Amino acid sequence: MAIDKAWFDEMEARIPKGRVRTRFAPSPTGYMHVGNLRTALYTYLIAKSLGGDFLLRIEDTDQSRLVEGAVDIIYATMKKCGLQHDEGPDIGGPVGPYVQTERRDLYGKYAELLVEKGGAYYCFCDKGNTHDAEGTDIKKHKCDCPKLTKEEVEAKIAAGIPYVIRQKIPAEGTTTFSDLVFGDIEVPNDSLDDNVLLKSDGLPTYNFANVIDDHLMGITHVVRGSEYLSSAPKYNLLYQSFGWEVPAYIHCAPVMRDAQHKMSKRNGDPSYEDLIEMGYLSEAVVNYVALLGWNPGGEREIYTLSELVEVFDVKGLSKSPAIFDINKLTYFNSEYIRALPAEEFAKIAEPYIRAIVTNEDLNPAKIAGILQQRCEKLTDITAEKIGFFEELPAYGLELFENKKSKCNKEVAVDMLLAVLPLFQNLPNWEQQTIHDGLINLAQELGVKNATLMWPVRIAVSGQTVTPGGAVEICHILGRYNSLSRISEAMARLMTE
RNA sequence: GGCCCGUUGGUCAAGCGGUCAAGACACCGCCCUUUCACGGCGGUAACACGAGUUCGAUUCUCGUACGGGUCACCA
Repeated sequence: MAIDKAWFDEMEARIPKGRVRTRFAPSPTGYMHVGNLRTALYTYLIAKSLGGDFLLRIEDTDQSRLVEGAVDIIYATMKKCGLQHDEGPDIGGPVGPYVQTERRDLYGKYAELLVEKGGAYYCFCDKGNTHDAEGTDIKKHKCDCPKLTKEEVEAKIAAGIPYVIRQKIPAEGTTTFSDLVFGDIEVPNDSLDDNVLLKSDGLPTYNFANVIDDHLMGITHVVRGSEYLSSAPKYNLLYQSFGWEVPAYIHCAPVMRDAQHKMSKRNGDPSYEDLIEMGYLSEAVVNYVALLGWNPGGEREIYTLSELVEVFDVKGLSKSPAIFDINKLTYFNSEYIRALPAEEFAKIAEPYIRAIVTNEDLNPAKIAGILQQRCEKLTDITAEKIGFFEELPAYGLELFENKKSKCNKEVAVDMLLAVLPLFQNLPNWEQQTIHDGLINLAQELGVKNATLMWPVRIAVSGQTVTPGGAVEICHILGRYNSLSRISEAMARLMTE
């Protein structure tokens, strides 16, 4: 176990210097939760707002928790959200490999180096678990292994005794670390434990792998969840022992489902994928999530990803947890839907519309037109809203009665009777023409617009509540369908 | 339990010693109107509590309460 200085020097030489570099380092455990997405987003924003590099690293040192296809979900989600990485397992880069299991040989060497430098020691104790079910009386790891001489250690290793390498925490004093969000935090060293750095299977623990990889990849800003806040002092000690520069920390408060629970798949909270399935737009989710625990200062709330890059500043990050409010997300989503160019909305709405309205004569783009201002999410496109286009629902004639519109069955007959010839003779079936024709007709008949529009809308839709009004509906249905539905209504009104 | 962190309306939040304590969502009302929606206008609603410091505390300090995190050969 001689230290190969040249090899370490070479590793150091590969590290990019002089530029901001951040990394998103998920474990491939299955899906992207909202909290993860937000961490990835902030990580990206920090790098990009500072003109730096954004890397993707896969942390898969826990073999038992690997989920097949999980890495693909990560790639797909990042891509859909626009969080493009500059280096990563799929595209390579100067400090690869970017998957921890592919770096496994590194960690042992650095662990040995750390032992050499006095920051760690070999430990031959059995797995000791010292905390009871109540969580009380937890003891720190304590053994005599640090006192072993180098010869004794080598003898034990040679004898095949399993070992781990543990961090050597100073017995006294305090350790202070700095966080860009939480400020300086000082903790007594005796509250820190000699944690395992290198497991007996030779793989590193999360804490160790992180420090090694972050350093070797030239990471300048470490962004992670606040659950790691309490292990941060140990990181500093590690960096100090190695003699490495400590990166800037940005710990993010969690995204909560309610005041006492984090968002989690296990509790049935939606993941990013779920939200998309629920009819939310990726852009809206990103925008909303960015503002959950961070604010740009002003009153503006709507930001595209590139606009976020412009205005992002870690100063706006909040220390306290934020509760995920689906209502507010829905609001953002409706803003995004409404801001979409009509053709674009038509495109993304078409599958939802076609699932309900299959009639080839009806133009889905036109239907999308009346839906765009009336949908908060794509799944609001329901049969209840537009099913009447496909098939006129069975409806009761009492629907024609409406006091505010001054309409009743008798009035309806008069109105529809007048509309029939109007529609037949309209020079074309443009929306404007239909509109003007009906408005003029109302004037000629000496009734308010509503008195005429109400029965027409009922006749062509069979519903008292519809997206859009009589004019739009007739326009979409086409002249023939409109006339036939109105005739049918007339017939019923006069016979029933 | 030890250590660490947090606490402004139901939610997200501005505020950084002197404000009638912003704004947004949600909710309620009114207007617009061809139903619904959009849009416009308005309304209800908050500094966890107690001591300090100060001429003056939402802002600073210390307690208390409540909440969260962490204490693994998981990340």
